[in-house]
Amino acid sequence: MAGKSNANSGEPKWLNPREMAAWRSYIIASRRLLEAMELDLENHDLSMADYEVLAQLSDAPGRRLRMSELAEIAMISKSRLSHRMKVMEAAGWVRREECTEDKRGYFAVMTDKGWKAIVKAAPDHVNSVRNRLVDHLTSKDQEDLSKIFNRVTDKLRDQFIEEGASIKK
Amino acid sequence: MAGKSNANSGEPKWLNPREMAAWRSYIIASRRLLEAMELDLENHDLSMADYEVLAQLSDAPGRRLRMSELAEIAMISKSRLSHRMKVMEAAGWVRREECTEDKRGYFAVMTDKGWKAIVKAAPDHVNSVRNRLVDHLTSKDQEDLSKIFNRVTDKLRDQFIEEGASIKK
DNA sequence: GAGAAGTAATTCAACTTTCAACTAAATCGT
DNA sequence: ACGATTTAGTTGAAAGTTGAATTACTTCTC
Repeated sequence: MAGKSNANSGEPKWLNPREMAAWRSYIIASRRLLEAMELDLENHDLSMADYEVLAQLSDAPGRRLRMSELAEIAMISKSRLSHRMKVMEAAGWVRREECTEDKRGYFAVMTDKGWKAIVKAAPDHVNSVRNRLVDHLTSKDQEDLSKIFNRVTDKLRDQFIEEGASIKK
Repeated sequence: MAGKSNANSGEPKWLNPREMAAWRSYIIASRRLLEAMELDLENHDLSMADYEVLAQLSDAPGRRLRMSELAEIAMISKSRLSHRMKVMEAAGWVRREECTEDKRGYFAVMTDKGWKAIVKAAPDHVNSVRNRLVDHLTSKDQEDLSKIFNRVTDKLRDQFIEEGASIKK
């Protein structure tokens, strides 16, 4: 971990053909997949990010969540959530409620109209997940995929902690 | 394929736990992975998309490609490429050259400076691919991944052709 | 070879996302 | 209990992206 931050130490270790194939097929498929799924959701005037926000809200107790928590579990920035909430509020899908315990805070609350919107979109979205990905995988593939990508997420979390720590130090 | 375009026919077939786990672990990891890798590239003032554009250019004969072809293989829209080219041109990494055989067309040409920039960024990027993904996979995992995602891309292409055809009809 | 249709690339306008700055409230340390 | 710091959330400006419209050229068809 010496030297310039993130610099390559020594000669780089290039990818062998197997590694390269894995990386390329992953990166190409993931782009195309996302593209196709965004397109599928457009029929419901939703992006994947907005869908995720509404889905998380609809799962939450009382269909309400603090802004920060919602941003975190929907994996978008607080700023971005603020902006999207404004749009979704205008669409009548959500509203904001003050938090009495912490007067800095707000709850994002899903409206009936928002609930109807997500209930309408969900079957098509599940279909999209199937048609574009899941139905092309055997049970074994599905298990492999879970295992691999859970590991990736775990490692990223570890790295995030390490890097965060080294910045603090 | 009857009824409203893309509408759910009958009751939706929800994901079982195995399918849901595969989907969730994939979508979460892919978001985080992309995020981490974009961050890694920021040290070189590059986004993944810009890196891909430069990488494709650097691989091309004469380090030059027609705009349309570059957009296609870098998997971005022509419009987006035009905008990015303006930025990268200002940075001195690329320049545009008129195409004499087809006067509507232009070549994107990588400059020496651009070449130096990508040569400098490449080792770190490979490192990023390794640290964030490839090195956490066994050879078997890598092969599984290739197989699965090549299949996904193939199916997406088939679907794209079908859907394209049905719009034309 | 003239007009219709198609293609290459850019541009414009609308929209989205990011980043930094900001407000206001809570918490911490002494 | 007071100032300092942290946290919740929003905002505004800048940058990025998209899709439709536009321009300039090419190709096709008769």
